[in-house]
Amino acid sequence: MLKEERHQHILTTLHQEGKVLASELATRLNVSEDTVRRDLHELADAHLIQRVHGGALLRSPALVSYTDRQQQAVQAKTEIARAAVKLVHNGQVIIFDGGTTTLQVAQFLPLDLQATIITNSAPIAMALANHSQIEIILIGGKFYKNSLVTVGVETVETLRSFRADLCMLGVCSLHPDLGLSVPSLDEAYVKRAMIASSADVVALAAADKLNTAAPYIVGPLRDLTHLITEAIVPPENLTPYQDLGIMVIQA
Amino acid sequence: MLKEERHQHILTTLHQEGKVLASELATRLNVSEDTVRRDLHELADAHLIQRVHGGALLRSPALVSYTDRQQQAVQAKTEIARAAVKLVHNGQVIIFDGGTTTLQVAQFLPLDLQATIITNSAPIAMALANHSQIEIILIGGKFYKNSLVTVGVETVETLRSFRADLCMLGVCSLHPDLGLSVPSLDEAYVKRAMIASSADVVALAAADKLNTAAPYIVGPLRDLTHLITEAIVPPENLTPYQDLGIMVIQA
DNA sequence: ATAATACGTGCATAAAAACGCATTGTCAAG
DNA sequence: CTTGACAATGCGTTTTTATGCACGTATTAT
Repeated sequence: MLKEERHQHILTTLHQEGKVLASELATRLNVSEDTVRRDLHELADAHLIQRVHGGALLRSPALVSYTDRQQQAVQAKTEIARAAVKLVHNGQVIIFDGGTTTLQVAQFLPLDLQATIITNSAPIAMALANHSQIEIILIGGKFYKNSLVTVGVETVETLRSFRADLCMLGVCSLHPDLGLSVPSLDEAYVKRAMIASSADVVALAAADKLNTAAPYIVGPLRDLTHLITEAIVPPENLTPYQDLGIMVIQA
Repeated sequence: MLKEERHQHILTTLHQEGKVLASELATRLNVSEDTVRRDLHELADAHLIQRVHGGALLRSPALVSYTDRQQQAVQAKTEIARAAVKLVHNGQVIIFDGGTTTLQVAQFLPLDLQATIITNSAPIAMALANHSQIEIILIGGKFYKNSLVTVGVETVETLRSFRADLCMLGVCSLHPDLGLSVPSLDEAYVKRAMIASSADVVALAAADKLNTAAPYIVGPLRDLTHLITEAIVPPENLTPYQDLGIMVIQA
C-alpha cells in the first residue's frame, strides 16, 4: 500500500465517519502506528485534517457555527489572546478586525473594561454584548460570508471617519519583504483602512502565518507597531521584524 | 471517544440546552466525572463556556437571554416563520428587522433563494451565511447589546438609501388605535426607517403582542401591508386589523 | 447543623507521540 | 551488475498526554 493511497483512504474515511483513530488505521492499513502517525502529521501540515491525540478530526466540522469552529487550535490562540489583552487599557478606542484570533482577544477582555470598540465583525460584536462598559460600533457594508465581516466601500468609508488608539489586526500572511497580504482584495482594502485610522497597530499571527504571502498586499510591515505570535517561534525568525522597529511579543 | 469529540459534544449540547451537568455528561460520554471536570475546565480556560458548580452555562448572559428568548414559544414562532417565508420570492430586496421571530424566518428561507437581504441584526447576517445566493447587507451603527442589532443615526441614514420590496418587521406591541410601539426610542427610529424604505411591510407578531402598547410609537397600523400571527388567535380579535386593509395571515 | 454532592490535587497507569536508528526497497548513474 | 542516494518503514526508547482513583476540602442542600 503506497503512501498516497493511505492518505486518500484516511481522508475518505475521515469524511465518512467524522473521525479516525490512529490505532484503528494501523490495523486497517496493515502498517505500524508510526507510519500512520507520520501520515497524519503530513496531512495536518497540509491543513487537510485536524490532528488530535489518538487520531484526527475533520478540520472544519462541516459548517458548524462559527463559535464552534473557533475551537480549533485553541491553545495557540488563547496564549496570543492573553498577551494581546495586556495592550488594552481603559478609555481607549479600539478597532477590531475579524477572524478567530481577534475574536479570542475580544472574549478575553476584562468584563469591566471601559472602551469603545469599532469592528466589522458580527461575531465580535455579539461576543462583546455582555461587557456593559464597552460601547460597540458595528461597521456596516456588504457581508462577507466566509469570515462573517463586512467589506466594501461603505465599510472602508466608515472606517475613515474614526481615529482609534489601537487596532487589533488578524493577519493571514506576513513576510519581511512583501509585508502583510491577504487572500481577498476586499479584505485588503478594509485592513488598509483600519491601519490608516489607528495610532498603534497590533498584528496577531500564529506561527504558521509568518514568512508566508497571499495574493493581495495590504501594506508594508512598517505599518505595524506590535506583532504578537506564539512562543514556539524560534527567535531568529523574528529578528527581521524587530529590525523594522516592530515590538515583537511572544505569548 | 476522543477528547476533542467530547468538547464538541459539550459545546453543542450547551448551545442547544443552555446548560450542562457534569454528572450527566459523565454518563452520557462514558467517562469518569474527573474527566468531564477536566474538559469543562479546559473549555472554561478558553472562555468557551462559563463554569459553575455542578456543570457549565453559556458564557455570555446577553447571548443566554437571547437564546432563552429564542427558545420561548418555539412552536408559535416556527409556524409564523413558515408562513412568512411564503411571501418571499426570488430576486427580491428584503429588509430584515432584528428579533428572534425574524431570525426564525431567516433560518427557514430556502437554501437556494436568490435575494438581497438588508439587515441591522448580527445574528441574522450570520444565519444567512450559508445561503450562497443571497447578498447580505449588514447595516452599521451603534450596537444595541440587548437585541444584537445596530441602532442610531447611521443605521437610520443608511436605511434611507435603500428601496426594498419587502420588510420583515419583528413587532413588540401592536394596538388597533395606538399602532406599532416598542420599548426603546432608538428602535422606534430604526423601524420607522425600515417601513419608509420598503414597499410591502410584513409584521410578525405572536399572540401575546396583539392589543398591547409600549412607550415609543413607531407609526400607525396603516403602515403595515401584512400581519402574520398565530392560529390560536380568535378571528374577532383580528377584524380591526383587517378593516384597516391589512392582509392578515394566521399560521 | 449535618449530610450529600461536587471540586481540586497528587499519583499511578496506560496509551499515544516523538525521536533516533537500523532496515528495506527503489531508482539512477557508473 | 553494482553502488550510492534517498525515501519509506519499522523497532526500541524516552517523553508526553489522557484518564481514573483516592483523599481532603469546599459548596450546596436539607
